[in-house]
Amino acid sequence: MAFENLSERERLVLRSLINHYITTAEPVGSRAVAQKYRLGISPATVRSTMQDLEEMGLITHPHTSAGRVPTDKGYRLYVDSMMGPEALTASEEDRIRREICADYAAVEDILEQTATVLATVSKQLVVTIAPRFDKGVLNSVNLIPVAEKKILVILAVKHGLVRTVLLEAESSVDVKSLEKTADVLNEKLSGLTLGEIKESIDLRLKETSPADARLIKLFLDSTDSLLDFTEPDQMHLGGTTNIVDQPEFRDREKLRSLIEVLEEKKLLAELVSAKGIKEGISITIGKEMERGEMQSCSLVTSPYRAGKVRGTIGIIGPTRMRYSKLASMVEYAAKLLSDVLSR
Amino acid sequence: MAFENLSERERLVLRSLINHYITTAEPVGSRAVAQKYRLGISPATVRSTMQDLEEMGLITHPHTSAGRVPTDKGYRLYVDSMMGPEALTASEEDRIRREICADYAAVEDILEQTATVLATVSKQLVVTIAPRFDKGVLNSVNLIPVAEKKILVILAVKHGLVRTVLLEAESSVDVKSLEKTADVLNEKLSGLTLGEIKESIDLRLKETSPADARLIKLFLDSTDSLLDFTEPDQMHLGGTTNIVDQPEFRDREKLRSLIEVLEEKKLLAELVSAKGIKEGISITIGKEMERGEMQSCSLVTSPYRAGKVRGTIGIIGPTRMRYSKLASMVEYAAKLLSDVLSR
DNA sequence: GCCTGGCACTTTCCCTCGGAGAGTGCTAAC
DNA sequence: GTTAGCACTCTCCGAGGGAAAGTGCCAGGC
Repeated sequence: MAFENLSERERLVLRSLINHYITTAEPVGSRAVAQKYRLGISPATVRSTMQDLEEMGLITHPHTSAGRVPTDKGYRLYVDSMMGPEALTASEEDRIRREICADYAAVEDILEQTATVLATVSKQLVVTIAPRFDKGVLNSVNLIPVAEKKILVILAVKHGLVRTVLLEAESSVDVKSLEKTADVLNEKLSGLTLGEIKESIDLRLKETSPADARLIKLFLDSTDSLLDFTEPDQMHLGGTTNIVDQPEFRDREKLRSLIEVLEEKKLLAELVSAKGIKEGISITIGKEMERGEMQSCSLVTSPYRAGKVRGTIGIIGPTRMRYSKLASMVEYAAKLLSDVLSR
Repeated sequence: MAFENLSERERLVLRSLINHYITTAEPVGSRAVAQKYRLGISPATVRSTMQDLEEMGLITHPHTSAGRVPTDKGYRLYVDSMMGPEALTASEEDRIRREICADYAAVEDILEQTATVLATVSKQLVVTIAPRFDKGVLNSVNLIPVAEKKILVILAVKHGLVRTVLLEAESSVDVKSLEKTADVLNEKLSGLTLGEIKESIDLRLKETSPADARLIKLFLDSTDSLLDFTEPDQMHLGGTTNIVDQPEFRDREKLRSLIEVLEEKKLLAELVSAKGIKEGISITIGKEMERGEMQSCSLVTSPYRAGKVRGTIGIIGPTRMRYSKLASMVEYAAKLLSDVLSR
């Protein structure tokens, strides 16, 4: 669908209408557009322009005598070609910077904090997802016995990212062979990315002594969950309360189904990080969302990087959201996060 | 307030009324009580009994011509002295048992799963809180270098409980002295409970060589967060959606403020585990709750044990909840959890 | 003397109705 | 092509009225 053929006036009206609707959450009438945005045209003219826009499917009527409301398609056009970037205010920037750049040792703490600040500043729901480890270069492996049959696997990746998994062995393992296995693993695997390791691990460990086979196998099993970025503890939510206040979630069913998605952390993580694959800000609007439950929401995401690995942050809100501002905000936060995590 | 002087009839009426109200969520009229529970007395008699109960502050009127509703005080009496334990159905038990007793290596996974099952079976909000480490007997300490200045501290406690904290050193530390420090710590501290360690650590480590002082100090700093059971990752929520469906949370403000509390994980953890101190089921009703935001809720909790250490599980719902059933459920789950975690 | 049926009274709930308000869409004039 | 005017449509809100539910009290009965 090419909308390049929209007249200048049509573009102007659509933009004004969306801007107005975003702040008021009420259907916008022709008078409001004509007067408030001083387009120098009369309400009647606006009305006829609106009819055109409606025919193109960019706006709709809730009912005959109400003002107009943008459709998802309308928002899409607005986002793609008519919204300017809206800079954050100094105080917003300050606040975000202060929280993200405070010093934490653990990545999770930063992500948790990021989710919280962004939520307060944006007044929306914020999701931050830990870096996907599969592109990370392995620094070291440690196998620590913590109980008779329990082994803690510690994977350290460049840039201070760490992940641990607790394994249960079938029989008790002695410390010596554990250390030996760890040595073997370190020797053979460090310097590789976890993705590479996962693919080629059978090959690489083929010629190791059979004595360690059992432990190696155990280690193999663990990599799956180590690499799984959709694990619930790899995700942080902030601002759940904010969605309750949004007028669009007056509708109980909508609220319910959204909260349902939030509880299914795995699902949510997939949804958000799928968008974080490509570089830069990515905006998903309403029906474009794969999950039916979220089709009254929009999602603004950006990847961030921690060295070689990438994670995603996202803001979720009703389709009527301040795209320009939120995009700037996500972009800013992602940049800060990348800086902090890559230093 | 002694209510032992309640007549048999008054007790009967109150009980019937509460039972009825719990299932319908509607004010209960005299007719409903008289007929449905076959007390062999007429509605008129019930009415006059109700007046007595109202004078005692056990039930109220939403308005003149509505039925009666129990007050917090009424629920309290009911819970303390007139509700029989309500056994779980076989299928409920099965379901809970299956999920809790599935084999997980990590305690967090069990807790997460427990929260989820209990939420589905109880149709309420469930909170599970990880064991409080301070009573745990230290098994081993490990200090693992994961990046130039980053050290992963691993505390293993009896019964396979593990906690890790990432520390940031001021300058890079070499592996040798790290190992040495770990050895010292293990030697001096293992076999003690973490609580003892925390209290007496200065003393115990006084005569160590000054070379390690820096590392030891770092370790000391970490114990605070290691022992903090209110850390967000030590808590699991299940069934957030369920509260949205409760008729008592139609009121937006109530819903909002409850969700607010849920987001403040630290707060919630304190609230719930405060009740888990004493042995056995503990029930907190409405206004008895410390936090104002939660005064329209009730809380049913029980501690569970993993060896020597204890954690808490709790169910949160509106004051109009099925206390007897939920108490049985929490009790059952706590017992299973204790079994699983202590073996 | 306690229980009960009867009855008047109160309050909510729901439906309807009508007027005010907002906004459209069309048409005719500029 | 733009605008003013105007009839029309639809929602929103408050008033009014009847039904339903339940109470509180009183007088009579076992």
